[in-house]
Amino acid sequence: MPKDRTPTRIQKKNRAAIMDAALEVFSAQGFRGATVDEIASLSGLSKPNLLYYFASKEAIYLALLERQLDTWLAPLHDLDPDGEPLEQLLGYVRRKLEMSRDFPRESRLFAHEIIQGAPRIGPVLSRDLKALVDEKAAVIRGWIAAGRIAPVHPHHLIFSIWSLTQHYADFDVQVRAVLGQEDPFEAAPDYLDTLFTRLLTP
Amino acid sequence: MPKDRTPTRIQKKNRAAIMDAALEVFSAQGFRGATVDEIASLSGLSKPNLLYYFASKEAIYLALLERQLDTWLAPLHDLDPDGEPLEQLLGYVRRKLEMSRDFPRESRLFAHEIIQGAPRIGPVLSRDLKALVDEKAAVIRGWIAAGRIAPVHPHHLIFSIWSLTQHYADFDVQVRAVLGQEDPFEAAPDYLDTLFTRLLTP
DNA sequence: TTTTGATTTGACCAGTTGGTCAAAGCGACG
DNA sequence: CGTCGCTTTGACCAACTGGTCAAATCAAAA
Repeated sequence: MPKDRTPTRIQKKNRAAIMDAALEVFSAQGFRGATVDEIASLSGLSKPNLLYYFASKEAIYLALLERQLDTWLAPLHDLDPDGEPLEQLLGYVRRKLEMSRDFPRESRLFAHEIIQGAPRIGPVLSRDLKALVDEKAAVIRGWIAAGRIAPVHPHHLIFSIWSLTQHYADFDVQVRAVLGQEDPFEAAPDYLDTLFTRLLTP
Repeated sequence: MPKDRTPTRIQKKNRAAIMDAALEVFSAQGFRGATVDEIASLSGLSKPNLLYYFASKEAIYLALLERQLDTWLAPLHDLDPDGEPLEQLLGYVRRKLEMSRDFPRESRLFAHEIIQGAPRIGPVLSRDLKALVDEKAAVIRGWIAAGRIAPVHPHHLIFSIWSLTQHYADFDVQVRAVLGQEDPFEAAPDYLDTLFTRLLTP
């Protein structure tokens, strides 16, 4: 196991390669479906060499989840209480949809974890995620009270943004199967824009 | 292996027990995460006995998917071209949401399959599901042309119904973690009703 | 060049997995 | 009761899994 101080150039490179390969495999197969061998070969390392950088399969998985979590929640974090309400919310939707298009693996990684009952990040959800959502829900409630957007249940509004946008990443295969030739991300932005505009315009 | 003709009372009972146990396990763990041992013990049979009724783990999984598929698509099938458009669509939403509440395991079973790239029901999606959706999309397009609902992209409308309703089954843990005490299915029906009413009212 | 620590590997291990098989048990019908 | 086909099981297996370890190799500072 490499020491904790000042990672080598090689350490950085190999850790990055492992994380990327792990994202590929875990997001496609879930935790139990993924194998260390597959991650190792995809990252160009032997299995013992991979386990020289990460203590265990679970350690890789946890490192991945942790690394992606902040990135994943950033758009919600950026929701500005002092901004124009509809503009803020539509911007949030747009950014989440872009993330589904540009980072579908990250989306599916979380999807797997949560569908299985969030056995490894459950506590984080009930603590950090809940706190963040509650905070933003309060902002939305304020906007509603001020008559700046139409009245809706704030929490469910956020759920609907998550589900509508992440659907295009998590269920990509289904969406494309049903659409045939058409690119999902051609019409989706306008559709969601329209949906939330009609929902939220007072 | 039991013969194909006229299943015994015992065959019926055991097959049913296996299917139910398999639904429990597959929906929680996905295909690769599930083990035959777990399904066997949950259904009260020994592993060799289970494999006397189903040729393989995959055979159980496929039988499950096939059995649930019709049930799963029934609500969309029932969308009546001759009904009142908004009423039909809101009814579809309501029924899908009830299914998420009453049959979350079935929802998660499909979710697992599709997130992993639908390796086993991909063809069914591109053929049967696509055909059904295209048919109903045409109905919706007709309603829009007649000015009976507001203009929206029909396919994406259907995607949004799927994602919004199934989210409450597939991501149940997250939803409950964020909501805390509150029951998701208390406010969800009204929320979705409002959302689609505002979206679709001309 | 030598040394020292970082890096890599082949061989190996114990536990789990899906699946097999011959033999034993059971139930209904004559 | 006896028989015959359905049902159940214990013992077993080969492949795979996550993980270990001692030894070999490599890189860079001295």
